[in-house]
Amino acid sequence: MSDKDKRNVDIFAVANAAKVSISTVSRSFNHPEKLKPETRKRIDRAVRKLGYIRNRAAQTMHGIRSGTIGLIVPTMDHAIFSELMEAFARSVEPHGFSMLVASHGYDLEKEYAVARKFLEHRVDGVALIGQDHSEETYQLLSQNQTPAISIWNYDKNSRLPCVGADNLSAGKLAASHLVEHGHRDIAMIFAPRTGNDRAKGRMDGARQTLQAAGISVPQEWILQSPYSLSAAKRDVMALLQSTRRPTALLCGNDVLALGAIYAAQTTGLSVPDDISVIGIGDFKGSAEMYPALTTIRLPAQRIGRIAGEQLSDAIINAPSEMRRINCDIALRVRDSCRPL
Amino acid sequence: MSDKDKRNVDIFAVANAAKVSISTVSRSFNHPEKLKPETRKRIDRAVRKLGYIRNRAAQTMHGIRSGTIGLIVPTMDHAIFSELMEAFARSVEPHGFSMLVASHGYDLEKEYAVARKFLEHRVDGVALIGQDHSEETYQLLSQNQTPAISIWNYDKNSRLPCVGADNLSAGKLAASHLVEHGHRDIAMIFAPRTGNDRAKGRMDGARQTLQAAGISVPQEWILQSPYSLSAAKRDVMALLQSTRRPTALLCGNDVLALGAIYAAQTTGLSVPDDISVIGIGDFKGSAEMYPALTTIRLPAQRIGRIAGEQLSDAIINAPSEMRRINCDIALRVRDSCRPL
DNA sequence: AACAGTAATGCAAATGTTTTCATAAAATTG
DNA sequence: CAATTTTATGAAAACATTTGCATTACTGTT
Repeated sequence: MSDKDKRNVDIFAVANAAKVSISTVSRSFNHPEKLKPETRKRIDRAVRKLGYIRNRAAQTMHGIRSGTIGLIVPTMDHAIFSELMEAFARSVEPHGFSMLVASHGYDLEKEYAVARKFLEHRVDGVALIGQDHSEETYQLLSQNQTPAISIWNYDKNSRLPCVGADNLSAGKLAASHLVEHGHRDIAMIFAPRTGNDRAKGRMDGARQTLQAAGISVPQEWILQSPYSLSAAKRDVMALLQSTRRPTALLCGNDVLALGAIYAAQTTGLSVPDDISVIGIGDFKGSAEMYPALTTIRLPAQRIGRIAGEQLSDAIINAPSEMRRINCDIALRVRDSCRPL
Repeated sequence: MSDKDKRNVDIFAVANAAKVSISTVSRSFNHPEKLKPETRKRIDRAVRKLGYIRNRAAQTMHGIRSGTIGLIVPTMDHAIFSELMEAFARSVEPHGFSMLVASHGYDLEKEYAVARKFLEHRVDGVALIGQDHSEETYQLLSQNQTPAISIWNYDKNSRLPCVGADNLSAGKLAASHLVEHGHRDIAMIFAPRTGNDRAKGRMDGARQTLQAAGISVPQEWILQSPYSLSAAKRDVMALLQSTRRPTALLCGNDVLALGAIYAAQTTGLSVPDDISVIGIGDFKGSAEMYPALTTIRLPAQRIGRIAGEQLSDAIINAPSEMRRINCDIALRVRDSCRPL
């Protein structure tokens, strides 16, 4: 016990205590089968007695992997990326990776800075959200030959391997559900689209479908709200109080949809009787809320898991060919939309 | 450009390119004022030309800090810790720390394993949630003299410095609000309390207050639901469909409260007319929902920020005396509870 | 009993930095 | 302008590991 308190318990201390050389101690961790069982036991005891913990930094210096993967998200604040993060972490962890996380608040300069810092830590791989990144960031990753992956969006022309869903289709799917239900007075609310190709793709998809159906959305029915329940609620309430009211509201994501529903309820309107609301995402809780939210399911957990596996694989087994994985999305018809 | 592609751009490569020694290159990063401006410029150019990125692992080997802080949470899946994580990250980042994150799923053995792994990475500090940790974990941290902090709970007897709120008081506050409103038929729903002193403290507090008011809660009105909206909704629906129905429901956290409200609405009951619901936490969105949730505010952002600052400080300036910071909680009266 | 073959261990170099100390160059002083 | 101080740079040691190669200690064979 008293031994354990010492600072700087290094491989030498262990070697001394076990009366072997440091090489042998090192081997006991990395190639235990090469040791005489008795020696191994002796080292084990010393390790435990001294409370020795290997120094990954020293290992990293030998070109050995650092055992870290960097995940850079726009924000951790909201429900959006939580599921993804958890699934991603769970999926890289069995391969021995710890996860460095940082958020950039939708600021691509900041994203670059974070990526750089992660590279200083010699992360074995980097995962980014979406395809909107600064040229600098892309170059940084390719020059350093750091395995990287883009999560959340599928894009057949992505510069990085990607695992995600097709946001354009998601937008289309949402829009066509409303159109099929006979809605023609449709308002839309989306997150800001700068540096956010998810929002952009969804909006484009929705617009294309509406246009194809001969529906035009007046400018004042296209809301852009920051990613927050309160902002969404505020903005939708303003919309609902204006003279002409849409029969349906297409929301760029479930958080915005939630805000919209709360806005409607607060205004005394019934969803879906007075207004239909459709979301995109199918976040945790969307199915349970009242009314249960009709939305487009993006399989966050699946995306996170597969992304983690792909990146781990790219790190461990040399960089194979570049893969782009499109995860299926699906309309989840629930109770927040009704036919006209 | 072609130079940049080379692997292994190290300090030697830069030194060569700039025609100086590696010491000078090193100094240009760590003590730039000691260089002749002209030399510094030359090195700068070389760094840029080669795309050199410093190797933090090598620095760490000099006893220089690794520049990482480990944050270990029970889960990242839910809204609970998202705000905390983001605030914590934002707060340690300006001090130059990157954040390693892992979740343990309320399994304290796993927590220990994660802490160990973080120590292999030579994190400069560790942040844990709450005070329930295995003896092993506590010993590990103290033996390694790793600055550590416990977040989320305030406990005047905590083994680690802590920044958080007093869950016992939170439970009491919630209970007395109901009592003051004349409720006597009160049901409670809490998350599992093993390895989760937050839930335990809140429940104890609530019970004490109810007992003091001469209210006894029948066993079948004490629900224990896993931390999920869907489970909470399911369990509360079962409760509401039983013969005798409580007039109020005290929920261990806002997610459970959300589930409870959805359950009530789905069952056709009105909140608060038919049943009052109070939460604990005041998560993002609780104020905006319909009906706006009456709850006990725990200042997650504030806690995260202060915790980050405290830990950074403990790392940078030698370990000062141990501080325990109690962040104020407050009843937020909104629309989900009504007087009887 | 000598020999080869293998198993177990140790020695020392290498990894990419920082830093102390030494030295060279430049600036200041009388 | 020589002596002294200051400034700028370099050489080498240190940090905690891993690993290739060398060495020693066993096993079994004839």
